[in-house]
Amino acid sequence: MGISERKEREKEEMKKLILDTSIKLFMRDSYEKVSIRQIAKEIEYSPATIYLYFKNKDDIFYELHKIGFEKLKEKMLQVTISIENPLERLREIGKAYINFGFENPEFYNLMFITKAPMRKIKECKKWNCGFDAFNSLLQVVQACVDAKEFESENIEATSIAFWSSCHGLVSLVLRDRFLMFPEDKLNKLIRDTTNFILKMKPA
Amino acid sequence: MGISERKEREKEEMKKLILDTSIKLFMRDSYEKVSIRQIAKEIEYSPATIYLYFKNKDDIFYELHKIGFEKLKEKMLQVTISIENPLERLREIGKAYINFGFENPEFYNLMFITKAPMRKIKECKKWNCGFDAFNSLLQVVQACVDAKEFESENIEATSIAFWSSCHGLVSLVLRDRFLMFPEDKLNKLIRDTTNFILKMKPA
DNA sequence: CCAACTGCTAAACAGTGTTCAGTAACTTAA
DNA sequence: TTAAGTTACTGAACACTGTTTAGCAGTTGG
Repeated sequence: MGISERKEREKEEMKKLILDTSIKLFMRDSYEKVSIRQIAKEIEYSPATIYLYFKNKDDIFYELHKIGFEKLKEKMLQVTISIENPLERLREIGKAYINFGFENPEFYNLMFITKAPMRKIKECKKWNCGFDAFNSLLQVVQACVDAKEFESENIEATSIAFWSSCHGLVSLVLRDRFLMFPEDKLNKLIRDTTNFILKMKPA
Repeated sequence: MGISERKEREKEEMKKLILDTSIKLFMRDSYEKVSIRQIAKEIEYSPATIYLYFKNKDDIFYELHKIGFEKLKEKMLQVTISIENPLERLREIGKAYINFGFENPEFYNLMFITKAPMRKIKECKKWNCGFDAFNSLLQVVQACVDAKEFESENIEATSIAFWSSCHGLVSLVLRDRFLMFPEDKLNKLIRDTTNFILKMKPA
């Protein structure tokens, strides 16, 4: 049965080609601006061919969003394994998360801002990527509480609060909501805010 | 010169009609889904007519975003004037902001998430709506520091951190990033997180 | 050798934002 | 009152978008 195996392999390669090309276009223009026709042109196939490998546009960007989570996870691991103190670890995770957002704005967009991949996810009713990432955060927050770094009545709420603070900053920056500050002072302001957020504690 | 005055008035009325109709459609569907053609059909004019009153779609949603800020400002005022203690006032402002987001998701979307109105604003280089709103926050944070409720080396950074925390929570909810939590527990979780965020303090 | 299946595409459908030539009605001045 | 000028509006077009479908070559299996 070598033929059907080869065909299976070719199908996977085509899927990968479409995905890789999508990423390439996607690094320049945002999700909304990358069209199926553009992707098709880039890989020199007709637009209809793409629909033989992916159900629709959201499906493509759901796969891309998964790749983004792998990138983030990798970055997180690098940071997490080296630090013993749980509070220090939590802060480094926050820093890594924020930096990931600034360094990969379009991936971040897909993972945490855009509606697109969630439409696909809503069908399955569960957001596994988000669940895994949130779980590692939960563990670190739990470790902080165990080490009496701070108190928490509801660890999930505490974790979401930490996540929200980091996400809030990143998404406000990515969506140009700091246009009221002079450009030359903005970078320092973002750095100061990042440090401030990472040092906040429950009252 | 009664005629030119009447024409001026009619022009303003037409603008208002387009804007009101846009809001109406916009309360049901989000920015992306409301089309110029839909608005035109609703007011029983041709799509081209709308371009005699607004430069483009972004221009309409820039105006809508301003209306959103008026709504928010009103809500803020109701809360702010009645509270003496600055820390209490800050927390009530946060609560009002978060509730505004949950109660007016599409306005919130336009004001703080979507790119659309910022394209228009980037031309003018300054985001006045955001500037005004942020300034009132700045004042309250300053009042907190003056009353020694907490310390701050950089009041702007502290204010942005507070804003980020609130915005982070609202935008994660509005963009369906809590799909990993069971629906029946989500509301309590959001309430707990809100309370947690509003009680956070600088370390 | 022929039937079946596969991979692919041209073309179409229904929609989008936006522009522009042209029309019809209203206003102004002689 | 009439002719000229101005204004308000629109039909149709342009260049896009995501998605579907009928059909066409080429490969595969009996």
